[in-house]
Amino acid sequence: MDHEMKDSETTTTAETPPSSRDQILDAAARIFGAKGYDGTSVRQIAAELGISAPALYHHFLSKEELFCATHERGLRIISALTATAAATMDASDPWDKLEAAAVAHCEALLCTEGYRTIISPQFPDVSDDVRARLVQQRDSYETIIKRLISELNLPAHIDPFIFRMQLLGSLNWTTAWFQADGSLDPTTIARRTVRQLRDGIHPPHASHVPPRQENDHV
Amino acid sequence: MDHEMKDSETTTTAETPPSSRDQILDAAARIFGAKGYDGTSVRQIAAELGISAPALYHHFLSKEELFCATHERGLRIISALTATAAATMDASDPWDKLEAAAVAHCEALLCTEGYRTIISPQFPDVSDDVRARLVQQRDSYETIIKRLISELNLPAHIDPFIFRMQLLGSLNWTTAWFQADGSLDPTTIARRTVRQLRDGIHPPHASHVPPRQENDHV
Amino acid sequence: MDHEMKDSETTTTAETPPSSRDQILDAAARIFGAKGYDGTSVRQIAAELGISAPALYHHFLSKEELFCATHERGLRIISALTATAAATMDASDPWDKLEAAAVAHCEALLCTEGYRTIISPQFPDVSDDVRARLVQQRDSYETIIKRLISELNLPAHIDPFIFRMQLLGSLNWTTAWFQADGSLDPTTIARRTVRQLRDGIHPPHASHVPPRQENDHV
Amino acid sequence: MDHEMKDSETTTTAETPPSSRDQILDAAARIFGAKGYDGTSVRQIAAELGISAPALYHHFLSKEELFCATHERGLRIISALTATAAATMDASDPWDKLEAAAVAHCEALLCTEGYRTIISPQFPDVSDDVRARLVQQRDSYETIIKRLISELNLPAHIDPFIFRMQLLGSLNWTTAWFQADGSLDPTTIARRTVRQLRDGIHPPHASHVPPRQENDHV
DNA sequence: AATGAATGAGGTTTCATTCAT
DNA sequence: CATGAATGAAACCTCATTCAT
Repeated sequence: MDHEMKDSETTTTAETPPSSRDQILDAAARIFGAKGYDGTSVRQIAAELGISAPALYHHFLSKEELFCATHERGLRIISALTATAAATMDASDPWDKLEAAAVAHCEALLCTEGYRTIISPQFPDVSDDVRARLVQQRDSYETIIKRLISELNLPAHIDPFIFRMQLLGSLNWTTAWFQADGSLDPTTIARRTVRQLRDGIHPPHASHVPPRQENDHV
Repeated sequence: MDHEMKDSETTTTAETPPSSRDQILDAAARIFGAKGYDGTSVRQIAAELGISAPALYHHFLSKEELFCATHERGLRIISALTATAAATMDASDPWDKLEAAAVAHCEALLCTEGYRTIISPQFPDVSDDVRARLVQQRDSYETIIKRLISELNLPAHIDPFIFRMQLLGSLNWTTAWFQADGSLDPTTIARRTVRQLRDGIHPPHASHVPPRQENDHV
Repeated sequence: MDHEMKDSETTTTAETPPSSRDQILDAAARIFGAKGYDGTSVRQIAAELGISAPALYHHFLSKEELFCATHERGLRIISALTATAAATMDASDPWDKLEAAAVAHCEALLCTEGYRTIISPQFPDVSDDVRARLVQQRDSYETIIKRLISELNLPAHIDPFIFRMQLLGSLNWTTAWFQADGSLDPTTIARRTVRQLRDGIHPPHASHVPPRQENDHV
Repeated sequence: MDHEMKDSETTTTAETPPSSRDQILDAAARIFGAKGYDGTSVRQIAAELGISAPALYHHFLSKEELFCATHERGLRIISALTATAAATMDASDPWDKLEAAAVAHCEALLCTEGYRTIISPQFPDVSDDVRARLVQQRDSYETIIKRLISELNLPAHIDPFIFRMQLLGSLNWTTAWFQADGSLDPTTIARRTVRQLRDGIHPPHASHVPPRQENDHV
């Protein structure tokens, strides 16, 4: 179909090869994200790129490998955005840093067209080898969140693992219901999610320090 | 050929024969749940049942219809468990009722072998007709949760819709990480999820009433 | 679907068995005629009758046999109509008799809803046994036409076999283009067909005797 | 992937390679012609070609499209032969031209092994889109015949439409009874068919002009 | 690096038919 | 007689993948 729009527009400087790896991954993310691993055919991805299916095999050994690379790129992007957002809040309140990270995570999920549903509660039915790499990629990303949470110095009665799962669960599930109709933007969603986990139904404070426990219910 | 059936008959009196249809749905739930819609073949489901693939078409018009029926049954089961659990807490604190419902929801998700990942953030790529029915089924279930939440009389600064999404997101995402190794049981997960949403990092109360705040416009 | 409209309305007197053989054949003719042998499933025929597919096997050994019986009934009906029409013109001009027969044939083809495309230039891919019977049925019918033609005392330069094939070809092919919109009725079609074969582009005569040959081109 | 091709290239210069596409269409015509659309499986066609069934889908999007292309090629061949034959009789008697065209039509039908029963009184049960294209193809061919007939200047009492249908019906129905046993060759059949339509049972003339009649409004 | 052609495996679905009830 | 359930065969078609060009 559109054989002619191959190169340009992705990289910056000059002598970029025509169909770059990142372009392929972006297209793959778009379709994998929209239809899932099993619902996506390599031909669809090739068609989206305007190349033939076998051409993909010059870049990736198999569909599994392509998915793995897409997944990796997706998480790498989110990681970068999240870490950067948290770092910008440097030296401030750790809750602010977590909130900034959550906003970045949520925006990456809901705004970038492609990399949203790569994040799925269920890995596709791939070989053990590839699955292990997917798990590792996800874990690698979660380390960032884990570190931010550890800096919160959560009170002892809060299990940081469950806390992290609740945060990620709430954020990741937004892909199930988010509508880009302006009624509710990713930033608001992410902020409220973090604050809900911090304050519950208590009203937020000016200072984010939770009320001291001894006078808690006076 | 009961391609269309209404409700009831799930837990009627007692020694109903396995009804064949329910057997099929249970097997379908098991495999759809494990591999997703696109990753599941009707042959696999038939094999699980020890029948031939065309035999399935005696009971369901198509794979889509089979999935739809499975989804419906899954949500019906969860609905029944959830509603029953909440009703058992009759006349008590509405937070207790919500907690009981969450526990039931989480147990249904993580313990019943089959119906867990029918619940997915993404509907499969089915016809518009079937998709509409899936949406309706999900909405019908969420109505139960919605009602329980409305009874909480949440303070005005909490958006009940986001609150519901956070609850369901946290609970549903458990399928992504839950390991049935005894370290963390569904009941604990569900309880902590509800309490986190209620108290944040504040310590729990004997009475569930949150401490009054000067700007809490009661 | 319409399980309840089974009996009545076909036969005249009284104690007719519920689903009669002729009713089945009429339904079969309708669908075979509309979709061809291969395009018709026994279930479609059963559905048209409001019975189950296996029920058909109580009346007919196989789909082939059902088709054969339908074909036979179709030809029998046309034979009867044709012979009767010709006999009504008893003792008159043999061309009138042929014309009457052609009209009957054409009406049977184009007006009876069912038995039209049973008449096809190609027999379906059935067993040799059944095919032989189909051929025999067709031949049996054509005998009637053959006899009517032999009574014409065609001039020697006309091959009666080709003449017959032209007549039947013209008439049978009407199913390919006939539109029941009133612009052209079966009677007219049949009459003109016969007259064309008799007169060519010469104008018809008051008496049907062709012009004598010696003054033919004076 | 030339799923769409226009015209020409059928008989261009000379040593064109068999073009693969035409080879497929010839095989398809052979089998479609012998068993009908519904009676033919793509596997049979592929087997005839010595390739696998999916390989066909490299050249044609579906069985319907394959049939449509076959039908088109068949009519294109017959059109070419017919038009050529009529043109060869250039400037002569229009009846001679029609006769030449009929002979070509009949030979194409009965001699070319494949493209005979593509011509059927009944279109197969295909999608509306494809059916429309089949109708258009047939109409396109009939235009040639229509033009030849209009040049006959038929007397007013002959309806040229019915005349055309009778001619085509007679010729096309030959596939139902023709036996290649030498007793009757396509040329003879076609010639007699045209002459019968012209002269009826009158003897043929040296000049083809019919005897003038008093009410023949010339 | 890229493609057109091809393929084996397997997808969903329909078919004619059988059989216990 | 009639049916619901079942089945083996086969239908059309898509898939990921390979390979000569």
